Amino acid sequence: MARPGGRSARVQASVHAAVRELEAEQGREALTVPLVAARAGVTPSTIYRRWGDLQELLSDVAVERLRPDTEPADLGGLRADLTAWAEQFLDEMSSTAGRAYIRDALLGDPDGGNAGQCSAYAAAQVDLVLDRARERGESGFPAREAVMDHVVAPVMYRILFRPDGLSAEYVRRLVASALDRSTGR
Amino acid sequence: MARPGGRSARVQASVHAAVRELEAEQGREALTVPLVAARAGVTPSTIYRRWGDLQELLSDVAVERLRPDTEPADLGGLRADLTAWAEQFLDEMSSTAGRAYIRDALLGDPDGGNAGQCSAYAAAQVDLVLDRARERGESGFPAREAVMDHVVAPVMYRILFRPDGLSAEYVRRLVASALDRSTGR
DNA sequence: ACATAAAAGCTAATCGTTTGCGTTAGATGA
DNA sequence: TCATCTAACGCAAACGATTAGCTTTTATGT
Repeated sequence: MARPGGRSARVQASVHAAVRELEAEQGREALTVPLVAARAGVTPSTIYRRWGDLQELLSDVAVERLRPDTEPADLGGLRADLTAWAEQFLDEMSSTAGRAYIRDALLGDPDGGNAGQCSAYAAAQVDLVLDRARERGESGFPAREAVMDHVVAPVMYRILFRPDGLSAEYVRRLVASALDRSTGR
Repeated sequence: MARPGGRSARVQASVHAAVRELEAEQGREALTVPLVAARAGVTPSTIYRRWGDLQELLSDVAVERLRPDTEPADLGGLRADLTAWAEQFLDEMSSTAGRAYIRDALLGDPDGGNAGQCSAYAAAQVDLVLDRARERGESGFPAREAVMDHVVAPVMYRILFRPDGLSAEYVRRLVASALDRSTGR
């Protein structure tokens, strides 16, 4: 049975905070389980028992930081909304910090749960944009999955596998292409 | 100056072989640097010096195993060739072993060189298929980058971020969509 | 052949990781 | 409210991985 409240919750919050603080202060290279434990006021064995190893802990923290903190802007039309969201998505994900979080999230993730969460975040944002288009009465917009396949996936693939050749212009082409396709061109 | 020949090459081959053997015999969980070193007839410090840590070594080995070992089949036409290649690509990459290699390749890869190599392998295979179409005199085939964005990227994205919902049918749709788009629909 | 230096071997000290066991916080039900 | 039970934590010892310093081997260029 789970024990979400009380001490366990405090330990989790304290450890996560310690990771973020030390990451900001000394960089990820310097992170070790004993170091995090000391900052969090916890013994190393507690971390090993709860998270298994440093990578799984970093994965948890990374997913938190990849959660979108704002809704996509409403610029009055689907094309503008989707383009703006995709450009912001690229900015956040392709930054040095963003790449590090993506890697961490994928890394210490035996069952794929954390990676799935990242994908779900993006899908939810896309849904918001598409829902708005639907409410406006726009027609011919693409399915959520089409946007995931033809905008989100290429961006993430390039971030992970081809660190160069990413630009706002590239993302705009992807969005335009996804929209054109859905309108029957 | 580099010293590619002789002892260094023997050590590299021996260590790589040891990784593959132990991985097959005992599974990746059991792998440690001292264990690999012992099997390879090498001291641990040699491995630490050349590869840094176990992850970077595994990343090197994983890239080797992700190198395509056969050319894409020639079935007489672009659509058939590309579809067949993409289905095989999905099979190899989405298998348990394939996912493990992809993860390893991304994992111990500070500068992104190994990940870039993986992408280059896929791009080369796509080029072979497209070159053949060009030689046949087919027209209206997509650019290499279009195939990477709309076929390879979605497949890899789903493998990494959404472990379910992958099927040969899904890949066929991606290929068909990429081809339709390039012919002006 | 000889000189040079890159890469590997060796050893010891350090540090991270794992594990067993006792203790405590806090959830549960009378 | 109080008694009880247990998951989670602290502690400390044992273990294994990593690093540093030094020596030895051996490609490579002259």
